[in-house]
Amino acid sequence: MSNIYEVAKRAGVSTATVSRVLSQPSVVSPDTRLKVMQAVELLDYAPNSAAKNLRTLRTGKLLVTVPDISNPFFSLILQGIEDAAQREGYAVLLGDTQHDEEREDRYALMLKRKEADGLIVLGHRLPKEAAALVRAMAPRCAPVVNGCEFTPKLGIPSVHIDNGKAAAEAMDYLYRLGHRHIGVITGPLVSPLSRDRLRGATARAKQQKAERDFIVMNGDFSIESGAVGAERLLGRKTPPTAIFCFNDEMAMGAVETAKRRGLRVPLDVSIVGFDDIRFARCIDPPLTTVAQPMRAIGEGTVHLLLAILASDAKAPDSITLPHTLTIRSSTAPPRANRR
Amino acid sequence: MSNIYEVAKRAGVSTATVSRVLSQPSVVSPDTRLKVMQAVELLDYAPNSAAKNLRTLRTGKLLVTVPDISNPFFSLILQGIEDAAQREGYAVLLGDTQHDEEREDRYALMLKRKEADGLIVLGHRLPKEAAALVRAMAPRCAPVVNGCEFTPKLGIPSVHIDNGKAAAEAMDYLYRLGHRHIGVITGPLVSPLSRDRLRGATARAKQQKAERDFIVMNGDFSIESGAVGAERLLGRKTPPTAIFCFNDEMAMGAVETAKRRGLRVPLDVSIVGFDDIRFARCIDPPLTTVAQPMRAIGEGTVHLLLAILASDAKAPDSITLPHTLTIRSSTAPPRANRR
DNA sequence: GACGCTCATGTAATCGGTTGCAGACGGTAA
DNA sequence: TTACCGTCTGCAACCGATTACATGAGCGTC
Repeated sequence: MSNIYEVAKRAGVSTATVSRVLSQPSVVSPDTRLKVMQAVELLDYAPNSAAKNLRTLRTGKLLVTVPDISNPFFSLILQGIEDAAQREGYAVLLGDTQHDEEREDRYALMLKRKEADGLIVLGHRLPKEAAALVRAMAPRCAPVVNGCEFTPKLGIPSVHIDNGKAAAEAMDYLYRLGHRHIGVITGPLVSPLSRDRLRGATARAKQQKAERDFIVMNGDFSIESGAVGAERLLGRKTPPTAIFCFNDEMAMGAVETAKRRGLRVPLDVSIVGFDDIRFARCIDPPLTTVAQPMRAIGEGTVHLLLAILASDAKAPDSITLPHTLTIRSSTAPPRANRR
Repeated sequence: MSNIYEVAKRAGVSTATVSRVLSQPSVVSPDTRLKVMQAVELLDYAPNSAAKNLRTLRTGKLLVTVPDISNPFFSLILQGIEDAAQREGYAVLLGDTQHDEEREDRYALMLKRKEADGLIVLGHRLPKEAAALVRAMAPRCAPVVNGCEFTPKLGIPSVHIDNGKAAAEAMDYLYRLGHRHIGVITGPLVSPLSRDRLRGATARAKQQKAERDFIVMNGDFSIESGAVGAERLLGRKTPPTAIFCFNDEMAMGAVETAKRRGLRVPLDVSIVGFDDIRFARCIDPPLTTVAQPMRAIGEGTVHLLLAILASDAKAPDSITLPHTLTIRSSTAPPRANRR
């Protein structure tokens, strides 16, 4: 493939002119521009990006680390990121960390090697190198943002919903339906997102003076852990009449378990999910769930990051996006309350 | 951030030595190595990748274009790709094309600009620039491979299942159950993958002398198009007793429609999907489907691509991976055959 | 006709590594 | 002593663009 020298020679100009034609055409006279463009087409030239990156010290890439792309929740956020990034002229470097700290660290190293201009972290941990960068740049703002997980502790801005409030609303809804015995199946409690939801849910149970009828199981966001959690809950002496799962996949597992035990959903047990992934409405019964604006979260992280890259002044504020309790058919009043 | 000169100065050696310590430590004497490593740590040095890429004319990146990452089928393949790539020391540049030809072209340009060492295309089209590259390099092999879609026409190797055979097996299974009226809902027929499946299915219908009872609807792989297709099929004078959808999402839509029309699955109508995405077993009834080894397909494309990059000799052969008809509960003999 | 201004273009330094080649050095064999 | 060899290190060219600065042409004005 040809380089800028060959183009310059062919067009009878200097490399500087070729470069200008391609990046700021307006400063070049129309006929020179034409000559250069013809040479570019003839030689099928495209500027080498490594050279450009080296000279400009910018890459036009954003590094995104995702705990698990095969999870539809994350893949939608990623789609939002990709879309916003490419609209803004950036490309996405993808890192699937599989929840592995070592992989997270490895990807963060890429930032240090300047393989990307910024980092979007979708997990709850800030990799070592990224944390070091944040510290090193303080008080200026490092090009690192978070999606979904809001923790002031990390010291980086984030785009998220109000998880505590959302969980509280889901609980309110169940209490309004007349439920009193409610089980929740949480996500891993290392993640602030899960802790916030648990806090919100617990607060409502307390407010209802129903702490003793409020049972917490630990899940890991997988279908299986939802099934297992539901098994434990429904196997109790006085099983809950409603189960609130901290994501839709666990809710699917819970529905499966309920059915296997011969219970009807929602007649015998109500089930609420979280996220509103694409398949939430495809299961039977369609799942009542807390909808999150996944794509908007993704887009938001990109805009946040670009704001940092543009201003390099103080850190922009975190963004809280709205959630929606989406009521479908997996919830109903408990049997005792039904005539 | 420090560069190689500062490290060299600090360690009292030349930049060449620093470079060697980092990339081929064995040629450097142990004590020099130690001095350099100490300087590296002290200065928190990491080599700038743009400079390295420029000099070596390699990027260590693979560009992957996906029609739609939020689709669980593709996101699993992508996970396979990401995993294999990072094991081999490569990073993944992600392009979500949203089935848009213009976006595909835009991403292919990145290959020309040398932003990546190779391209993995998961869609059915070969973008203009990629096709040009393939032509330009002929008869040597261009670093471009395909996943899922096998077409000798593209002139690039691919990793895929035998779609014709897989569809034929699904049809065989339905015929064995006693079905005779069978409807299929295809994917977009611009894609060879859909055409292969349709060809395989049609061949079996002919073999059974049941062409006249074999009805083809066109879908686009979305839940909605599955619902619409099923609506049309089930609304016919003599509706099919089984529906074979060319992916699981359309099958979910079909199940939804069947239920809405008061039909029981599989008692009144059998439904078969394709892919075996994670949620296929979560719907009610759990879906009978043709399972594809998504992760292995992804990993396969990476190995194919790396083989091309390593040898730059002749093109490696395409790879056909095994599929499995996974029988769950959405299929049963037709009512007439049941006693 | 000299001066100053604008506009277009060229010159050359620069970004930060890698690597072929050569030289220094110490040891061994002739 | 000299020749030779192997090991380690340094020199400097090179990868391919961008861009600050210099240059010069063309034009208007006093």
